[in-house]
Amino acid sequence: MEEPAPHLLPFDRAVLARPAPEVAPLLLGAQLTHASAQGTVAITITEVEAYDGERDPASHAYRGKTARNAVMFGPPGHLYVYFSYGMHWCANIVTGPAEYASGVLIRAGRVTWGAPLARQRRGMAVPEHHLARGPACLTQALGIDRTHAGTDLLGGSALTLSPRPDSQVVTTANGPRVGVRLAADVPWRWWIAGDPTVSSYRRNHRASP
DNA sequence: ACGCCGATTCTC
DNA sequence: AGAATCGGCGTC
Repeated sequence: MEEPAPHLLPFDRAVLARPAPEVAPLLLGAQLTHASAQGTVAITITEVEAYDGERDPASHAYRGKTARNAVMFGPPGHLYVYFSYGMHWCANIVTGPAEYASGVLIRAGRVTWGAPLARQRRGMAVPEHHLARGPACLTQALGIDRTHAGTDLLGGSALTLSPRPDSQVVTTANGPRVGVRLAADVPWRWWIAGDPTVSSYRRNHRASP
């Protein structure tokens, strides 16, 4: 007998309409689920970074609205997907009110459903806690790419964001964001303390000392 | 039109 | 420390 699919309760859009640095830690422990034709993969979010609109030098929205970052200027709860280094996809949850271009990069997660499919996508030799460790590994494990750009995560689509269960307690830590050259010391990365699925910190090699 | 470089990852 | 690999964005 097949087990039931993960319970899906949409995240509160009013919460996501708050500023990215406020929303980011609230997303730790939340669940992101992708139900595709291949099957369903779900993760518990363990690491995030906030990017706070046109005022944030590290944000893709720093120099204003373009075709690439347009989704970030839209309403909260949608998915901003961007292509990185010619080979990787990374996913952000748009936050803040419409026209305020902020978002939270989902950097890592623990696979809680569909591990066999996630491993098929990531490579059979990849250890369990590395299946969604790092933003590009996470999208690969979940099967997220350009076709999911702009998806409403609260709108009953294949991609769904569910809140952290009230019973689940998480201890968070925070520090500077990974790999950014500008604003390299702003501590807008949050993670679940001690969790092995969290990626490792690397400072941008060109960031000011 | 041209060139640099990145919210990365993997290997040496 | 360096490669892979390409689209976006600034500059000429």
